[in-house]
Amino acid sequence: MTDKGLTLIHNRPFLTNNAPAAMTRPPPPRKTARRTAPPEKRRRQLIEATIRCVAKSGFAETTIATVAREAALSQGIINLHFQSKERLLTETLRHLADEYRAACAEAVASAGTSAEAGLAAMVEVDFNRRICEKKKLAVWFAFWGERKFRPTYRKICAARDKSYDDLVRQLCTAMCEEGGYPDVDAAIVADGLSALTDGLWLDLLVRPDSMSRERARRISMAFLADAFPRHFRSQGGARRPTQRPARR
Amino acid sequence: MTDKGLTLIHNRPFLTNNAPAAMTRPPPPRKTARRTAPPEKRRRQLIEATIRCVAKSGFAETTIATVAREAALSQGIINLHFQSKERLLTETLRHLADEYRAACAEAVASAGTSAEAGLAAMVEVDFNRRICEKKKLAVWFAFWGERKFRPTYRKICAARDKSYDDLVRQLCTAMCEEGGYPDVDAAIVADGLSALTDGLWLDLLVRPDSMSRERARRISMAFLADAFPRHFRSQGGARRPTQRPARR
DNA sequence: ACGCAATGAATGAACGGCCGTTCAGTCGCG
DNA sequence: CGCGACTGAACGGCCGTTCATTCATTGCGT
Repeated sequence: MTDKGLTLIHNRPFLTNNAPAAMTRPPPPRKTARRTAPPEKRRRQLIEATIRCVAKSGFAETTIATVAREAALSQGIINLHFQSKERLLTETLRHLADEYRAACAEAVASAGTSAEAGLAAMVEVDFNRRICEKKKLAVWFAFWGERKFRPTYRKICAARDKSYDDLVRQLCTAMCEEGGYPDVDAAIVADGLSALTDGLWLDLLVRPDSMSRERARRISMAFLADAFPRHFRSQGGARRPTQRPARR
Repeated sequence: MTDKGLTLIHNRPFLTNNAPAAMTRPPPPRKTARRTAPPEKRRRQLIEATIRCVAKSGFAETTIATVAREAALSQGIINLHFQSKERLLTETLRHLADEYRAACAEAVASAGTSAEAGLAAMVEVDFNRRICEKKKLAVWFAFWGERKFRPTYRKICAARDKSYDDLVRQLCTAMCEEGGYPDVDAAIVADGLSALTDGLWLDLLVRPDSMSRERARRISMAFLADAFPRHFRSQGGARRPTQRPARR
């Protein structure tokens, strides 16, 4: 309001336009990153900027301004593509959840029909470089701190949890039945494995110097080896590989 | 800044004084319980109000006003007893951490010298009604979401973690040596147990209908039973109690 | 015993800053 | 040239902090 004409407007220091040539040609091969972009791309950019922001400085310091700056775009664009900050956050969470679910489903599917291979694949995914980035862990836990209080977060997280749990329970049940562990309570093992995974994620985030993805994997495999000793023992459990399984 | 003197200062529209009669009468018998209290008590009141607030509506909606209202006191009192909101939160976290550490230390001490009893006592404490209240879990996770980004939170949490880990590692090492498990890697079991506990806490908080303190305890004991089968088997592990431990 | 003054705990309106949202204005693009 | 993606200053509301003022309590003088 008042007179804006005086204030300096739209200084664009870099890359205003370098349109190559033919203006009559309808589709110029789009190489430049910045200008008007298809909405889907903008949304993705913003979601990724949000992840970087939350990972860098936490939920409390993640503002519209911060995210916009991180994305090298203007403040207003967030309300343009998402209607509110809240929705940006929701969509960010959904993005992570979808990514995780897809990775799990694919890993288990490509592991074949053996329950043993399936469980090993789950562990592999959980501590995979792609899924288990520190950046993303930070965002997961930021949301987990609030999920109890925001119905939308709760719904998204609950759906992710359920699909994970169903998968693991199914694998453990199969393991018990086909692997010959009639005396093992599959649900107890399955719930233990998911809790263990969450706990290891937490360690990876907050104590990166005493916990690594390798070590987390090893701890998880040890858990499986102790629960299903005839199947996972070879892959390095809590039992040291240098000694025999020590029936004593 | 500038001159504040000009801005209107302290207009108190209501209740300036409605002293009905005797202005010489000093104490009309106050019915309300609260007036002046020893500072230590006030601090405790405020910390407890903070816990209730965070547990009820989360970190994001916990404001000075909310906490003060919850404590049935005025806004200003928080900055009187703690110098800032930040310090109130810090002290709240420290309160929880101290309480937890004390409970652990006491439990292990009174469990005697046996490593087996010590580990069982740790599990008992972790899912004890006192420590593992839903209210407090909510606060723990609210802080955990931010601990990576606030040095003070990090220090407090790291100290708590360290004392917990030291205890568990020590017990697991003793278990391996004295219990006759030379082929078990104590550090792997110990790290697994702490991660498992954290994960179970998370489940208790966000999925109270599919996880109970009893069940969490059972899963933890199953973990120990699988790691140290000759010691914990009797207390209900993943193996169903209705069948014999199945030594094929 | 008995006020009276001094003390400092407690209050809550006001302030200033920050942040999400809006929207009039600016270009890029076809 | 017109459409619509994009910008960013301005706005309004909220929240942490401050501080002038109130009042319960305590100690002292008489």
